[in-house]
Amino acid sequence: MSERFEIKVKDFDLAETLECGQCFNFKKADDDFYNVTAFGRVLHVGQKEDNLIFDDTTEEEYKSVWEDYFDLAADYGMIKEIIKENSPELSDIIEKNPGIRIMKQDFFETLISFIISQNKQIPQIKQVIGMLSESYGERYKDSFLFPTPESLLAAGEDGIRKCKAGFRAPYITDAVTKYINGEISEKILSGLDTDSAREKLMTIKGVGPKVANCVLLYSLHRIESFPVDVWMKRIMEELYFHKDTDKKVIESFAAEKFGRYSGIAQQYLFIYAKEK
DNA sequence: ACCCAGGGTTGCA
DNA sequence: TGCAACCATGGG
Repeated sequence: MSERFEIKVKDFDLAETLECGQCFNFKKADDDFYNVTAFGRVLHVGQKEDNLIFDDTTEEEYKSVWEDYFDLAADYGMIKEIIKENSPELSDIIEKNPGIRIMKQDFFETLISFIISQNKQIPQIKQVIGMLSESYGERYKDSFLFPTPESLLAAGEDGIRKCKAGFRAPYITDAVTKYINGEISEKILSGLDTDSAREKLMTIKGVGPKVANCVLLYSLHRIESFPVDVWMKRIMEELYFHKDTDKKVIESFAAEKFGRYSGIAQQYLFIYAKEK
């Protein structure tokens, strides 16, 4: 029958981590559980206090897939202390959301998802991803997996546009094409420093600095990446600049101020901006 | 009828 | 180099 794997966690909250805007492919189930679609299956995972529960999951699968996926091996207690010490203005928001971690999501799915994300709200992003999955993804129990590159290639620009992708449809087909012909891959990017990897990602149509930084942060775990969207621009201007400021200036300021944990600081800033 | 959304491209100065 | 119109869609 079904196995269940449980593990004690600290500095981790499943809901905070899933709902903070880095991940789009999950649904709230019942009683503190979520159905999370990732890496070829739908994971039924829940949290009761400091106990994280993986249904129908072996310890081997946890160790080889989900520990990395939720970044559970890292010491966020230390990281939070460093951020709070250098940026006391973030202490309150960190205390209110002490369980956020930066996930390591599938590269292809993250790339397509954040291409979709441009100029859309989070519920609409999830809607497009849901439609793509239902139309072109494999069925898994009563859900659908994220489509494979081959399936999206077969769907074509028109098939993708039917899923409310709008002007992003040709962007997605360009990303799919470059992925399938091997021009862009997680392996290639892994061998590059972050600036070069960002440049490489931006050779895809529809991938600019913000989308590239999200892929680097949420998939390749380059936690020094600092995506600046409208919310980040707002909160950074309010906290530090007190006037309209170019995104490039905000990026370099963040690199100087937050250093190698910029991406994690960014996540607290993002929810801070949205909570206001 | 407007304005905005986890932006980026294109065209024009 | 900088700026703004435009892109497709849905919500407030």
